Amino acid sequence: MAERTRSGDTTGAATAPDAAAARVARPRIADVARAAGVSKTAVSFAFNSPERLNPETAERILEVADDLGYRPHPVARMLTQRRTGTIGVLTPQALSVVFSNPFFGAFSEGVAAAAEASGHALLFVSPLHGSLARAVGRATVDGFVALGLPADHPEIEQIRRAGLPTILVDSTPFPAHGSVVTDDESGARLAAEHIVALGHRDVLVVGVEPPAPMAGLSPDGVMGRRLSGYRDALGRAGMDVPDERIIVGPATIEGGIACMQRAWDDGLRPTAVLAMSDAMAVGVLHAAEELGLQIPRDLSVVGFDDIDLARYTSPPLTTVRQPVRRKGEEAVRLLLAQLDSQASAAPEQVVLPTRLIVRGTTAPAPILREEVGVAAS
Amino acid sequence: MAERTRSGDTTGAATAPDAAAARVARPRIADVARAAGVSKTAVSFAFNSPERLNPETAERILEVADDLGYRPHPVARMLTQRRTGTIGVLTPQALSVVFSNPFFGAFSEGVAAAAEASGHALLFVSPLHGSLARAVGRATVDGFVALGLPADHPEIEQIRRAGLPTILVDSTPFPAHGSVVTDDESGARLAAEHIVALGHRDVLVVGVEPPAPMAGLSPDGVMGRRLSGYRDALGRAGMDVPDERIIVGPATIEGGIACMQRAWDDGLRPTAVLAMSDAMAVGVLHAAEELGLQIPRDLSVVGFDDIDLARYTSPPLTTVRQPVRRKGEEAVRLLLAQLDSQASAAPEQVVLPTRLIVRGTTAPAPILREEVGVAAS
DNA sequence: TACAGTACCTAAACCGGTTTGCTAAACCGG
DNA sequence: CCGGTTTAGCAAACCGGTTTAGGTACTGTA
Repeated sequence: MAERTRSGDTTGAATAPDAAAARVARPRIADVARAAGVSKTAVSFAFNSPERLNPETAERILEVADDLGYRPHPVARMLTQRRTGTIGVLTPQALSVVFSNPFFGAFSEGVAAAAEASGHALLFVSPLHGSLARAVGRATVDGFVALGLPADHPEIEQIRRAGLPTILVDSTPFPAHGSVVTDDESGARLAAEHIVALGHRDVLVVGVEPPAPMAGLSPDGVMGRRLSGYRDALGRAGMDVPDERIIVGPATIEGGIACMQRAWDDGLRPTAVLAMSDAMAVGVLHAAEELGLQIPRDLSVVGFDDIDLARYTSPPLTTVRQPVRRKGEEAVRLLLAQLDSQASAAPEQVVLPTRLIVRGTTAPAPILREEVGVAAS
Repeated sequence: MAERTRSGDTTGAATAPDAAAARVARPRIADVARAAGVSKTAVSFAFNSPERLNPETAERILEVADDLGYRPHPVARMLTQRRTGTIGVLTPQALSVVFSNPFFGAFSEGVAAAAEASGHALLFVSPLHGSLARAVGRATVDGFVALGLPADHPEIEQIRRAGLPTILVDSTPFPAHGSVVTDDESGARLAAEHIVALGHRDVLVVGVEPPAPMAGLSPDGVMGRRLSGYRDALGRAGMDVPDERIIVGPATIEGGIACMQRAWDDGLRPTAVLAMSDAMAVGVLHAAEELGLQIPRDLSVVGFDDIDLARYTSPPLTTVRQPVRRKGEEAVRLLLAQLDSQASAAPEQVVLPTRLIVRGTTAPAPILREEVGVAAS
């Protein structure tokens, strides 16, 4: 066997400057085999199926390996085993913006919990030099959980061709893939009905602006579905939602502040705000306070998501709860199911429920209050 | 050359049920070579160094490749190129708990921004079946950014032996590795001095509890350094901090609430709280309100970190700012530097400054106020 | 004594690419 | 028409493991 050898001069005589230097060549399986006087196969067995070796031999090999500081090269292992042991999380926006969204943190918690339980690592993949497809091509994963990837994303076809199992979260369900979505329309309807029931007639919608390349609220996306829910409930109460009463911004506290200020500057004086994200709702709360409005007396606010923070604003935020953490868990569950039953067992489509959580940021509309004679604090 | 062939029966006649099924074997470089009538080398060149080929040939090869839906296998590529194009983020705790800490979100933002700028993907690595070393062994990365890894972590030696460049963040600087830390002691001192200057004599310290396996506040860690800072400043004002005035819990809002309640139940009635994390400080704020305390009249609270949320609590949180986002960026910067100057260019040690941000949660101590005759709201 | 079984270990093929060293043909000035 | 350069492309080695298909030697049995 023509095993190639290394530069033989690892013979002491520290040529190295001093500290950390002299990065010693990583020992390969062949080095261990030679040192232990066995074949590469035996070394491999010692690590992966020791029962195939004489216990003493296995023991000895492992000792030699440890002495040499040998660790099987993970990439080589991936190559032969045809699995990477990692799950990819795909985001259409830069990670640096995604991580600033508390919703994503909660979602990641769920993904991480499920991934850790099954021994998978997590690779976060975002557009590389602007191209998601390119990044996907480089990703060494067994499958993807794609968050908020619009079905009409220009690169989705290329991604599909990568041939990796993919679970779509928060996008238009596509029959060939498993998917997890929230029943956004119903949730939004709940929020709007609540506002209607409180007598509000003048409502502002604060939405999440989609990733840069696209303009407007895609009617298919999450935000589109929420908007339909709002419109449906408001419409039945005789209100429509013209475009100028819809303001969008980034899904952050700052984004919410900006939206509220913009609306005010535009001369809008709503008595209620329907926000499509809790982070933005929190921003609206603050902007409103700055404007001298008292909440909920002068302005009612309903969020969406029910992130941790929602319980701790003052007053605590009325919002639509969706099980964000569970969403992440379900997505990974579907993916894993698809992975080990490699057959195409009709990908599952999961729809998660929503619930209205009434806390302290909603109250009867001002005029109504006067009519009914509710005392101002 | 004896190129092996595949099961030849890809000859139409859809044996496959119907949809997604019939997972077609992923085309390999040899398939493209055969279809284009060239060698594997030529195909590789077409993708990686087209200038070595006749432009027309390169073009033709790429077309054939596209027809076949060929994409170079990322793992195989990693193996030969000896680089993975991904950076590992090491956390000593489960990701599902780490992601619930807002501090981590901000840190990740920084890491992600720097990683994306250099075209690297991000692999999050947490203990696998309880063992960080095992997880590290499986990780296919070019280097690690290790967050809060205690220098006396039982597995750190094994991790070191993995031989991958590692930047230590928020742990005891270790000469062989680059590191990024905050000047925690000074920061804590600022917080405590502020409290002392306001006349408080009765102070409670709320700390972050370390990962499960360890008990008590390791004196080396971040929390140990902050504690020294507090003690130093308080000590000079004649106060010591006995252990029963230090309460620890998880670095979350809930953790802060629990700590404050526990302290209260223990009969403690501090006039000021020094919290080692903003999330916990927010929790303290809420627990205090529940207890009927008015902030800052009855209780002053100082946080640490200055997360986004700190500006938006009511009242806004007085806290010690550390540049968390930048911390992530610096860590990646150091790592990249170490990666491409593979020589051991004396690993850099970065210390980031802190700053006291006085907002609305601190005020003169109650007694002092009465003396000076400040009106109660 | 011969034959099947078993326990232990190995050589060689393989995973799917990249890179090195080389050849053959085309080009080039003299 | 010649030696010297380019240009275009190929075969084989290589990255570092795992896995398949045996091969010995020893044991037990007819």
